[in-house]
Amino acid sequence: SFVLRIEDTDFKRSTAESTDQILKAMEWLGFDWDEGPIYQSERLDIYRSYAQKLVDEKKAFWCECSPEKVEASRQKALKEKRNPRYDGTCRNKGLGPGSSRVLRFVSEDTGTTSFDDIIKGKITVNNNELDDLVLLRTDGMPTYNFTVAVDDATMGITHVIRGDDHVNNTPRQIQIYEALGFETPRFAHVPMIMGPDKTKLSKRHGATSAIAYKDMGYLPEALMNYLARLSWSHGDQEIFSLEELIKFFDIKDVGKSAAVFDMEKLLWLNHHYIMEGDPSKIGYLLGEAASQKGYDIQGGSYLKQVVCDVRKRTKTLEEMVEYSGFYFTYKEPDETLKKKFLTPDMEEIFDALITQIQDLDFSDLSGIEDVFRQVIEQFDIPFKKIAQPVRISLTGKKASPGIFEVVFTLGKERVIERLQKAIDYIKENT
RNA sequence: GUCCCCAUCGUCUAGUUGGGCCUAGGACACCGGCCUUUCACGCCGGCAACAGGGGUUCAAAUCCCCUUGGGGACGCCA
Repeated sequence: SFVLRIEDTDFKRSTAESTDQILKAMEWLGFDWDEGPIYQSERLDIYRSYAQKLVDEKKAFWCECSPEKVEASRQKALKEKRNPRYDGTCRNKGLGPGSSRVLRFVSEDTGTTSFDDIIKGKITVNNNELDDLVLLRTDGMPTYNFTVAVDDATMGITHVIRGDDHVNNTPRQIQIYEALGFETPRFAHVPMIMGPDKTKLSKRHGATSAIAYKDMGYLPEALMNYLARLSWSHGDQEIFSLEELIKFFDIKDVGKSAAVFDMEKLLWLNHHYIMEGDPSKIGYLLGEAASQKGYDIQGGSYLKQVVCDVRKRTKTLEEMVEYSGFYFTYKEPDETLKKKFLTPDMEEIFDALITQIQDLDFSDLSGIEDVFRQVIEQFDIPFKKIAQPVRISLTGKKASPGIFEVVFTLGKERVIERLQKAIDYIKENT
């Protein structure tokens, strides 16, 4: 059972937009949850009652130390090369609740806390490393380490799988589980994903939310496949469908070390899925992306044909939009290209092409190939001689899909129109 | 600084549990060639790693220790 829980106990960070982004990303990646979303901000009474229980059992205490004071002692400890932790000033003051007071957990002073991580193996820390963490803030809102322990226990969570950066939270949470009399779940800490500079992936490495990849023209199956293969593998297999991922994935096969995010490999996978995907479906996505860029998009079957023409050459939908623009809007070639390829001798050749194309039935590629063959025979020139001038005239670029495909997809009307424009240019410049 | 964790090609990784089959395999990227109407795709080939040092053993990428390097955490963030 898949329960989606939104951990939004920090008013400063949790906004409608931030949770919306999570929901959108889940949807895009194809995740579908059975329960929820459950918002922690709507369960405050539950956390407060458990907090009260801890107070009653003397496992938590109210603290009046100001944030400034706590921060100062932290800095001092750091300077003296000690582990910075709360000094326990208010632990035995027997304070009650108050407006600028926080509730702190009485952590163990001696002994060790350890757990058997499914990925990392046994992890042990000395309890004197752990300080009396804040359970309730001055505004009464509970903190993460507290809420997850309460929720995981009361919601019947058996396995906690999360990022490596949480390993040091785990002993604290275990102490909370124990203080509350809960059974502790199993933990699995998956390695981090790092940026090219080998530090934790963050905003400065570029895109961080899944939606950002959508916007850059990646397919969800590509992102999913890529991410799954970080710190995990199934022999030498690189390509996994969602079904295979579900079938083959085992948390026990996850490696222990962090992985560096490699955009090149993601790109390769994305290209793979663009090639494998149903052209109509990719065409639909291309249409969406192209409209966003201001192109006037016509029907689906045209988009499908465009996709078939260009997909070998583009690795993202964004690139595809950029590359296939000429299919939608005529783009004039650069002056230098026109000078080089639209030479006076092309005029009669283009004329001949137009004449032949006019009578051609655009049912398949071979008819178009025949037209070009006839024209090069008629003028006794190599195909090479006309390929580039035609390409320039039709696409405005020196690189494009094969000439025959371009002519076929563009259709009779556009081809003649564009060739005519080329002829006009030649006439004007002769 | 303190604590925790990690360590195979530039990158993702196989191999490590139960040492020999590893003159270390695959993939991305890169380089070269072929194909070719451009650009690609495709195909063929190449470069490239067990961090270092000690042990244990007939035998170590695989087990143990140390060193070094890297990461993470140290919040009234999650």
